[in-house]
Amino acid sequence: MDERKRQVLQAIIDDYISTAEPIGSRTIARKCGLGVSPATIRNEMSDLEALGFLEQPHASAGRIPSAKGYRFYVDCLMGPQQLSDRDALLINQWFDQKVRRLDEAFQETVKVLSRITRNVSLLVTPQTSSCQFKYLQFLPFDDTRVVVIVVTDTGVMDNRLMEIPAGTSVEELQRIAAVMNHRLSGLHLTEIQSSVLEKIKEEVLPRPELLEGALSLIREATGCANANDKVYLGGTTQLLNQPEFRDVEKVRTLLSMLEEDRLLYDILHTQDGNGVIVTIGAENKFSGIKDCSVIQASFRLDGQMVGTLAVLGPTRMEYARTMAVIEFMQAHLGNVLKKYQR
Amino acid sequence: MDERKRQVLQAIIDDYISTAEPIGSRTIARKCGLGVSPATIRNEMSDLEALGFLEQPHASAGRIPSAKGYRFYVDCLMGPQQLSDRDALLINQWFDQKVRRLDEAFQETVKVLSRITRNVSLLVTPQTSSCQFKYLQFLPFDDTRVVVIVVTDTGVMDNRLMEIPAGTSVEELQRIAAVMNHRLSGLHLTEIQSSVLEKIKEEVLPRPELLEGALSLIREATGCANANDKVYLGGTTQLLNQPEFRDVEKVRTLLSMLEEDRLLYDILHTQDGNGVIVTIGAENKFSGIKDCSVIQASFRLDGQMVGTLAVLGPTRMEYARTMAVIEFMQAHLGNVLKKYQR
DNA sequence: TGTTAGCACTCTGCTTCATAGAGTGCTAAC
DNA sequence: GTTAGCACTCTATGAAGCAGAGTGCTAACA
Repeated sequence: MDERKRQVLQAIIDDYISTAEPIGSRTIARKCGLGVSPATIRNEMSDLEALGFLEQPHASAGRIPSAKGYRFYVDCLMGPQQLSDRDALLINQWFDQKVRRLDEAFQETVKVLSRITRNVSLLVTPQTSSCQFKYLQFLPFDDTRVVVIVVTDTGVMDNRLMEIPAGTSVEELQRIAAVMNHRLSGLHLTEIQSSVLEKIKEEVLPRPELLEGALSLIREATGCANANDKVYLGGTTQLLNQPEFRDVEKVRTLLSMLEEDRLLYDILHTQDGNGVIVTIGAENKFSGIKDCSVIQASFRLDGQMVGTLAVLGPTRMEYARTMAVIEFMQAHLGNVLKKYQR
Repeated sequence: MDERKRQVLQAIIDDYISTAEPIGSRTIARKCGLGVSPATIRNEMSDLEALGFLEQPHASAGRIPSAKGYRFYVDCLMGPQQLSDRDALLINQWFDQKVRRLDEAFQETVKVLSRITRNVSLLVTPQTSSCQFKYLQFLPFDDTRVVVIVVTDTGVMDNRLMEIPAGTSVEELQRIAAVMNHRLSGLHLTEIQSSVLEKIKEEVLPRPELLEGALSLIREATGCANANDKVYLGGTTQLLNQPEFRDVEKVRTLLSMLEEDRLLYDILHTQDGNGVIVTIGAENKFSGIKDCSVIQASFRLDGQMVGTLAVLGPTRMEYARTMAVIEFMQAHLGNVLKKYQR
């Protein structure tokens, strides 16, 4: 793999990424500025195909990069790319203008990410289920209802209105809250199982029915802990701009997949390293996206991993630029999180 | 418009709705069971076309219904349809299994709606900005932070973690909360403007900087009031199953439109009558959906309109069935709301 | 030995053309 | 008023032909 081969390969991939057309020796000879003839390039291309970096859609077409070609491109060929000032500015302004709350931050992240990368983007927040129960509190609302609030170590987890059972005093409610807080405080939400709740029920036996609301809220909160492992998906229409999805069948297959939250969750959840991870074509464990690449990175808050964001597109993707965007967004999101911490 | 014409028209529309193919006189003669020959049907069809109820894609093709034809079909021809037991069961189970909170109820509504109707469905909740501020409360969190909670007449509106400014006692915080609650209680969120907040600021002048967090939270909450006019969108992939969207261009046009929350909001917000409203083709005020029909209904909670749900699809739509589904969902959602009231 | 020009060959995609099929409208008969 | 028959029209489909792009091979050249 000499220098010229690398240059040729890079030129082919760069060109293919922007045109989506198989590319011939003439074009490369003209573009890559090596000062050699198409015939020479043909020889190089033939070698590169033999090495598995290129493919031919059919016998007399130009070459296109193979998955292996992209892999080599990402690992060895492409230079690191800086995010353009324009994009950085866009991101900053976007968040300043649109984000008011944490969930909005996530929502807007996928929006701006897909807009800049012109691909589908996703974001999962997988860490909520590991948070600890801190306390539960009843707040007055009106004569017949109270607001129940569950506070965890990440802030308020869940809240809702609850009917006050007839003939219950505020003091009684407070006592129940105290018992529950004493028994549950410090437990991870996932540890709060029915068995623990049954014990508490016995403890406040005189009026067990009063507990039900609070109990169900906690059950909900722990349930929500999983439900809150929310997947944000954005820019699905971007798919339709990609020539590889000119076929409605393909679009449908992929879009249906993307509607399955659990699937998306798995696509991303599998990896939680620190840097930007690129998964090309069949490297993805789901065959449904074997013609796609995923570029992902996890983001942290106070050192703890709290989620993953990713861009998904055809293997023909602007890897360098997309990685730069993801990297920027990873850092940016960390800051945003601090600001809008629950 | 005699009885036989009506029968022919109905047969044509029914058939076209299910096949999406222009339909000829032979087929109708066979299917609608009038015992007349294709030639007779041809005469009727010719009349119906002259009346504007039918169209011919080209000179020697069968007929398809015009927008006017659909309108007549919806208003006069089709019988009221009951929701099938299967669908009713599906909806009930769906909510039982998946819904834990209010926003989930909305989210799942569009999911199940689009699944049953096999079309795009949407839901907007336009009424949140009209709710009243009740009170604000600081809850202890840890040494340096408190949880701030804004309670409105619909329940907890917003909450978040806030840093406690150095050297501030809990009592001081409580006092500030008391002042704010006194001044703001009963106001609609939209009425809480900077001017009012400035006044309060003067009132607790000794430590105005303490207010900032709470103030910004309220600003956020009022801002969120608008942001909470949320649009839920579901089943966009259903589009791809419709033959009228076999063209990627059309899909893209419509999907891009559907990504604009504000547009969707306007499509639905315009009408807030009580029953089920059907808007066919060019009756829609947005030219982008002039080949689509919208079936919508508002839903209520305690008599007050709290949102609108809708199904959007090509003009060739199963009107009777979709209307039945929407009607059922309208009532069902009312019940669900009561249960999961904030 | 690496590079290049020339050339034959191959494969796709587009255009053109012919044909089959579906459906209509008209006329004349019932 | 209804129906059978028939000529006509328009589309969709498939075959055939052609241009264009690109390759691989060979032979010549530095």
